[in-house]
Amino acid sequence: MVRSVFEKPDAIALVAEVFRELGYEGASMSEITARTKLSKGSLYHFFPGGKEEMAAEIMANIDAWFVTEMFRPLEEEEPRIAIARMWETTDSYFRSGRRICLIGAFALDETRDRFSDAIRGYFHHWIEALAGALVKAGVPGSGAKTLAEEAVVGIQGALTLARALGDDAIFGRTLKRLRQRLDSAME
Amino acid sequence: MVRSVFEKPDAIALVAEVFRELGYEGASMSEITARTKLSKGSLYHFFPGGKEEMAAEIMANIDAWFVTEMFRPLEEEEPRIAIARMWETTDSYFRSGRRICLIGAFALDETRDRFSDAIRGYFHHWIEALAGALVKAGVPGSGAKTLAEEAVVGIQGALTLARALGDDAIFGRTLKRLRQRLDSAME
DNA sequence: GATCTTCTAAACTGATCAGTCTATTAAAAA
DNA sequence: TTTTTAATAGACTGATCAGTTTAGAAGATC
Repeated sequence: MVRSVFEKPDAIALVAEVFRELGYEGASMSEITARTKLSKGSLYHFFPGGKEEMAAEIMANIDAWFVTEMFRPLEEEEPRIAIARMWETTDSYFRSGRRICLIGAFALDETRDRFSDAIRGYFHHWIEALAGALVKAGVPGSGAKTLAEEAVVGIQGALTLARALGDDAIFGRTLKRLRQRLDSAME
Repeated sequence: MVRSVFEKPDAIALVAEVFRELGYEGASMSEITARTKLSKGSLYHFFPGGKEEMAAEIMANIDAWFVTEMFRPLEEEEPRIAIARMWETTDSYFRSGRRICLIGAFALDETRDRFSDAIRGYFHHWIEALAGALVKAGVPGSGAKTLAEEAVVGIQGALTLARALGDDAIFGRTLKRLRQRLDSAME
């Protein structure tokens, strides 16, 4: 039969979107095959461990992306520039509130128990990287941690409410408000 | 056989906890019967419509509780007192961050599509009731809406991060910070 | 105490689940 | 060109799913 053009990284991205839409338990193999157009043969070829391996690889993939695009810049580059870019990266990654945070969603039900280290690591890394950048930008240590925590909390809450209210605008408003608060703390 | 002491309100509360732990899709009937100790006979007697009816009744139940304990006081009672009580109610309802918001969790996956009106109504009501109380407490209308939105966003985000980090403390810190921000806006 | 309603238990059903397997194909390597 | 490898399609399996049904017990009503 005709071999598809997809390779593993494509498969990861396709399956990730299904998990994002349906959640871990809601994403049955038949739904995954239907939505990705990948057959069971292909899926189990790429992910012999089934759904659990898919989810683990997806989370590792998301984490690696954030490390490269957001956390490492916050840790290594000019803090004010990296923080400014963080807001843009956040807005574009979450499609201005139309796309949920899969790792945040996994945290809410018992899926969390299977991937607790990855989930904890992702959010911990985000908060620590942002707090570190704030310190380098002149914010006192205690306030930096609080501000970083507030930012990540706000982003997650805004994603929840954007979906709940069916209104993306709340995500943009929240990002703008958080950005102003961090900016004024860096003055 | 021995009739259990439970009646429908008890059944709703028991099943709600299972949905909270496993999510809508993750809560299979066999898990629900195992965790609630209610047989299928009992569950389908109380909820002839199955899981969907359970979830709908649970959400209506949660909504009614919030209306009585939080939204109506915010709308009708002395605003500063009602807002102060809101923080306490929020902390105790969510067990200081150890209990998730079921309606927020339902908002994140496709479960949302089945219950979108109830989900939207719950959060909209919360934000509007809080904004109204802030206005009555002397906060200008535009700022009141923003502050109310910020409070509900923060609560939801803190619930997500408390679970993700396995650390309840972030919920208490977030509640305290939000409370201070609203209090100082009311001065 | 007889009857009726409400509730419970669990066996049962057909559908769907995750995962396996075989056959087949295209592309890469030899 | 031949062989090997990576990928694909989909039938198949046993387990579990949501939901039905039947039988019967507890409590209420008379």
